[in-house]
Amino acid sequence: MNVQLNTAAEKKQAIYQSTLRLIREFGFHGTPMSQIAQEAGVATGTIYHYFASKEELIVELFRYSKERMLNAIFREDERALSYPRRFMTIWMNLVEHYIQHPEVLSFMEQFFSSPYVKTLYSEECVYFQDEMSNFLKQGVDEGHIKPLDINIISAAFVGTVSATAKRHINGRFTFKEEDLKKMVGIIWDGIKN
Amino acid sequence: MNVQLNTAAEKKQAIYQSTLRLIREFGFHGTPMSQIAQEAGVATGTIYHYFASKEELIVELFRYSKERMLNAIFREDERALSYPRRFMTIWMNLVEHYIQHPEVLSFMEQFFSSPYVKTLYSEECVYFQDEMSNFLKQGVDEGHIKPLDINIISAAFVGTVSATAKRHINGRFTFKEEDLKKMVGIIWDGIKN
Amino acid sequence: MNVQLNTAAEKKQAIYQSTLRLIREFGFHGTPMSQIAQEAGVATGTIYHYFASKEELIVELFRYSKERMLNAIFREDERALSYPRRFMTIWMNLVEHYIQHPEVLSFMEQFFSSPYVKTLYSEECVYFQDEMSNFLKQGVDEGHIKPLDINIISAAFVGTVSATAKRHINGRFTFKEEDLKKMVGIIWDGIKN
Amino acid sequence: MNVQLNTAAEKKQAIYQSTLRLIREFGFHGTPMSQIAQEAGVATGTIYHYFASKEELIVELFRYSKERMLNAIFREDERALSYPRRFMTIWMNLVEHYIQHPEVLSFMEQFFSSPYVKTLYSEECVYFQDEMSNFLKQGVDEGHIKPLDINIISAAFVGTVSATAKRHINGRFTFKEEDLKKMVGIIWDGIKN
DNA sequence: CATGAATGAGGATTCATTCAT
DNA sequence: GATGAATGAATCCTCATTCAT
Repeated sequence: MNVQLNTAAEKKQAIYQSTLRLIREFGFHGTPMSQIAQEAGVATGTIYHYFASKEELIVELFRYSKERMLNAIFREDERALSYPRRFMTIWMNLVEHYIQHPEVLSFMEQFFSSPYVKTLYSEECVYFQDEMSNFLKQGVDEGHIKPLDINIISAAFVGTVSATAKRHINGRFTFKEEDLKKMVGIIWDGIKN
Repeated sequence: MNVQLNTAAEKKQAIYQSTLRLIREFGFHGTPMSQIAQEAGVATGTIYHYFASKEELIVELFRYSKERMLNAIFREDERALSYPRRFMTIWMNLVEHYIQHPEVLSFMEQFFSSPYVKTLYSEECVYFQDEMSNFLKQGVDEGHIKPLDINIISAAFVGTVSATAKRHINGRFTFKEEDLKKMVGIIWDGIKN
Repeated sequence: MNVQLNTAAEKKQAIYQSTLRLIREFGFHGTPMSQIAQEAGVATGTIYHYFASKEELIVELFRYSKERMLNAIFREDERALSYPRRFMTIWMNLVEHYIQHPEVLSFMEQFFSSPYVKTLYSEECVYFQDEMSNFLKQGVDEGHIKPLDINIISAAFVGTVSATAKRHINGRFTFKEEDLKKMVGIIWDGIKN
Repeated sequence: MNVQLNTAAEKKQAIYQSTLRLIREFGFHGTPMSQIAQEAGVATGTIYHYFASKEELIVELFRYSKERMLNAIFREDERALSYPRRFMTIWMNLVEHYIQHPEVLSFMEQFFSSPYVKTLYSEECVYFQDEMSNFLKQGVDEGHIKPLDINIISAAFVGTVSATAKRHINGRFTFKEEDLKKMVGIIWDGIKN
């Protein structure tokens, strides 16, 4: 299953991927450390060189996933666009990131509705507060968006992203490019000035 | 904490409430049957008179919670209103239901991101498909709403509800009546004809 | 191996005996809960109905053993004797108790040289302080014993008891009735007025 | 904490000290090889260059500690004294050795009440049999001591030493020079001719 | 019906030991 | 020689479930 895993970073990667995949399929409770290890191609004890406990593994995996997500949505090429286009692009980037990595969405959702969240410092908890909030604030400040509280805009943004991605992933409805555009359109129309 | 629980129905109720409360606090994994029993004021074995297994208890609890939710959002008094007002009322009813019963929202979220969902027949999974879909379809048919796919509208509706309620419950932002109205306003503006 | 064990008290007894026997043979570390359970004729989990953890089992076992020991050495028939005879009788009772129950001596010794001791309240730690100290104090007060600090007398008493019993149990030397008498004689001669 | 450790002998020393300290604090079971290594300032694997296994380390440490103890109690300056004075001096040397090196007493006690003892050849087990027995035998032969079996005298000697040192180390009673003298006095009075 | 003691499989974690560098 | 990452068997403990009372 695995080629040689040499560096520590590569091993952590393998453990993360294995955990993500299994948690999507069996849930937090349903995935024993032994299975994570096996799927990652390492011994059970090895995981404990990298993570002090299952809890730490999960919290670290959350940080890792959040980082990946931020890299996926805020990108070089998107900075050049006009605000409305950036808004739509970022929304779509996020949906697409989740659709391409369903195990990440599943993990995030489970994480947020689990008691593990409490172990994060409250600031971290607002998981992409910084970049996202700044981006939305900018929209308000520059007059692209109505003068609503950031939390309202943010909830609309995030809520529609995850509802859309989940529905797509479940197979309840296959969102095509144009459907996604319609979806962002709804919120954008609702918040634009 | 416990008055005499006589009827079977009362006992089931007590078990449901206890489960809901504990799952919110400790998660599925963190709440043993013994604790559910204790908090409900019954013996462990008693739960097994009412539910064949922990899984069945959870799935039944889901059905029960869904029922309660539907009763909370579709109500006599709301039928008389104009479509736009009904739309807003229902959205607000749902948010308020979750805000008043945070353990229900927490349970639902955990349920949907857990492997238990798989045990539901797929139709059931679309948890308030019938009433909700019909209501939205009616909006499209009667020309109140743009001719979008029901899934798009539905995702927008549901996604914003849960993002809003979660943010309020976490304490990240306290949505006041007027904030909620602004929030529905955004979607309504986005989908209305 | 076991007849029906009905009462809770009987089960605790069985667990205690099993633990005592195994700890003597394999040490604290060398005796897993599973083996204790097996030897006691119960399931592993059952032990946890009676004791919250291995540590608690061991601490309780210490209390139980101490109780048994006190009952063995302070007895009805000994109260009637003259002080010197009581002194000798009690010393001999204790040695004989340990010789007849080597697993108790072994357990006690291991317990006192383990970190478990720290979990006892310091008063308890002085394990037969009360009865024993009172008895020795009485000897001093009534002028049978030289006016030495109780701790000195007590150390002499206890130290010789355990050195004697251990040596007998190891098989390094078989103390006969008369040898034991000589042994107490040494201390008695050393402390008597 | 660690200066350069160059010679093999110095490394062994460091390992012994580290083991002694940790075992006193956490017990045999509570001190992993990795911690011993860390505290000694070497790598885990390094210990295995010097000792084939944890068991061997412990047995060797016992031999080392016994050697140190013998050097501490039988000394040039004490040979010149009269028998009674030698007896008392040796007894006091031993108590003082333990009081100054509580980790050694703790280790010895744990060692003797553990299954490790079994791995020693039985003669060795009688840990200072030779020098000590000879010394006591001499006392009997020369008529300083009553004609008792060596085992009786020896048990009295050893038992009081360890009971005294333990009580002092625990802090239950602080034996001053004069208290120690009283203590040896008791045994000496009990066995002298 | 209700009880809760008993069960034992299953899971997180530890740690002595090995071995490639 | 020295290192310390990797191993995986072994241990403590939990908890869903059963069943005799």
